[in-house]
Amino acid sequence: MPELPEVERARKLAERVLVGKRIRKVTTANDVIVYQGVLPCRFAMALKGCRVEAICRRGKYLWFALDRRPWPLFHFGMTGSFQVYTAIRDRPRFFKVELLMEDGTRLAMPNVRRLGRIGLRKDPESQPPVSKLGFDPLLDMPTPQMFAAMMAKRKTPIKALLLNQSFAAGVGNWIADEVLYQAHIAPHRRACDLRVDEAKRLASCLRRIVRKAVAVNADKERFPKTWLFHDRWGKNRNAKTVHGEKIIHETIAGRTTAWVPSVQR
DNA sequence: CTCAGTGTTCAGTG
DNA sequence: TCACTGAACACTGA
Repeated sequence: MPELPEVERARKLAERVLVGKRIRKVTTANDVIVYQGVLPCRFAMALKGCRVEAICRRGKYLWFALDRRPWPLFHFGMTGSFQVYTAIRDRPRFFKVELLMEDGTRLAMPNVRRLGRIGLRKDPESQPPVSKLGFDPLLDMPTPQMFAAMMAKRKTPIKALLLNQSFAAGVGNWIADEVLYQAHIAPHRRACDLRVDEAKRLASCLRRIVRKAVAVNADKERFPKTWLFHDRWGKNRNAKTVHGEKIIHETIAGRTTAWVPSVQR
């Protein structure tokens, strides 16, 4: 579930069902991997009885502003999400936490592969890991000129830089590939080797793609038909094409990268 | 049975 | 110290 648009969708869901209400009960799974630096029972104690005032997001991190500190901080890893329901029998498998609100609404975070993280912070925004994040393309997007200046200082492949959360918070594998495809830039090129016009084009593609994905609430069916996204995976990978151009798959920056050599230079 | 995957961290290197 | 790389983490489904 988890790149910026999917996390923003979860933020809006939580905002709709939690804000203005008190947490009546907290149920936790006994998972020492997902709970970081806090025992599940301590986490539950911190939240119980609090009123939720706001749901905040930066990059792929989410946290709740409560009427008492510390506040809960969430990261979905590769498989986390928020789910809302009222009947306890609808509680998802592999849930790590479930909040029961005073009006009977329940919100749970399931996390099958346990790469997600749940913690407590006095002030999440000013403490790691949130404080170490780079710009968020939805909240903080630098101007194309500033973006080009940032590129000029980095020697790493552009794909690796886009995935670096201390550079661009919230960008994950599919967004990075989509942005490079639409900007016509090959993923292995070093960031500092991009021309200024290329760097500016990359900035505007990043901004546009993230805003569009958020505008359709991260619903893949509603992504524009022209996006690489729809063709990048699939069973017969080797035979995949976009608009008749061949897609290839290779490992760059430790991640499988789908790109189109005839379009990206 | 093997391996990749919408991710992050950290040890090791230069 | 900084920038960067690659392995480790966990576990399901193809």
